[in-house]
Amino acid sequence: MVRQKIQINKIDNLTARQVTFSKRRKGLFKKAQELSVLCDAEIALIVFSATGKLFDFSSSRSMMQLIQRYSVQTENSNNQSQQPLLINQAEGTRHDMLNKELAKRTTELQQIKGEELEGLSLDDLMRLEKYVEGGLSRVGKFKDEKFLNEISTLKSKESELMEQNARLKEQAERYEGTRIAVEADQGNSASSITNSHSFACAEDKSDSDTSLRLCL
Amino acid sequence: MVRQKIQINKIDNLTARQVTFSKRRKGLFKKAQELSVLCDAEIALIVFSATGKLFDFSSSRSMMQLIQRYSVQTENSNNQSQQPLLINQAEGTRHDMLNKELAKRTTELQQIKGEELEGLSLDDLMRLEKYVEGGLSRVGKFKDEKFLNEISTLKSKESELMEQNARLKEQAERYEGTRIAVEADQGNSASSITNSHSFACAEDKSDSDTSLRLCL
DNA sequence: AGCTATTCATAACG
DNA sequence: TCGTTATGAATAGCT
Repeated sequence: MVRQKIQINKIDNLTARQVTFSKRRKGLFKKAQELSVLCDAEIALIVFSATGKLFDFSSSRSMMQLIQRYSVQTENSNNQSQQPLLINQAEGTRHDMLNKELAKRTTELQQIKGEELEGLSLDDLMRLEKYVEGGLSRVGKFKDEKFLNEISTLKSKESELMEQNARLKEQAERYEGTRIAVEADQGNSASSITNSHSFACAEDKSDSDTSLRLCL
Repeated sequence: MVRQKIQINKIDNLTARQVTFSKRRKGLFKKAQELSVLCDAEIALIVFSATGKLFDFSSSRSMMQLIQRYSVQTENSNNQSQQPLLINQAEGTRHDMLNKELAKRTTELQQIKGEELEGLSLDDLMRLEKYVEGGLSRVGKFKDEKFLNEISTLKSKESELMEQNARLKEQAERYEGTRIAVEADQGNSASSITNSHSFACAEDKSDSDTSLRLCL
């Protein structure tokens, strides 16, 4: 039983250390797997025992791909290309340029997001603030324009529909009048009714689907 | 409170997912660190959030060294003929990933700066606005902190200087008093002046450079 | 390997 | 994001 909280120091007793290693390793891998599933994260976990035995876990993709992704990310936020393995030294200028460009953008993004501001002077910070404010205002303006556009589109649709409605109402009234007249005429049957119907449709040829649909 | 055991499935709610990610990530890193210390193991842990943010931990050596050790180990335990293939694949992917990352960051930057917003929906735009606002507020906060720091530094310097000034003034007055007394005494020459001088210095042994410098 | 008594981690809140 | 708390999970020390 956990009779007292343990200190985090290397366990002296070899057997106890091995047992603990086995238990905690299992727990660690389980937690890693749970995190990757629960939060949709990509995780790579590599464990070497003191005796050199290897245990590893990686979510979804292959470990190598994850390691690749890691190298790409870190080499560019660190700028220190301590190109150890996996990277061919003989790669040309293009690669370097890509790297440099990526590093530049990574830094810029981090600064804009306010994640990495340590090296900046007060002047830099004020400039950066103005810069981000500029972006924010442009985004806001664009968004507002889009809102306004949507509103005006909706309004014009509305007025179009109202117009159509008015026309349809008029037609309906006219039709109603015709029908009454026809019904009053009594002598003629279905054929004359059909005629007046067709006439109403002809008048509306140029209109939208909605009004046409009403004819069918 | 953990009212019931949770199922290990992707958490739907974004906020809840982020909170859980942050908490469990912390826990996972702690466990990794503990295992490495308790059992003298070498551990590398790489976590990418769903949004692409990188978190990593490695015990003792650099991550790259650990990864190297990992590659060596796996390549050796794998079929040897597959070794060059694995590496080549990785190198091939690398250029693509660089390009992809660069494109991603370029787009993100353009959007943040409000330069390229055409493809975005109103929802996207509102999200983007919130995002940039977050960055701006962090930058602003950091800047303000720096301002405040500078102010408090200056203030403490000011009060230090004022203190020194007061002390020096006192010394000067005391010295002036001594000098007048000595001059009034007439009979003694330079030696007694030197004595009183030394005395003033001795009294100030524990004080700052400025006052000591005046003695030399 | 199991088995608990404990400590630890953390889900659901605020 | 941060803090709190009730509760499930992990695990230290035994056997």
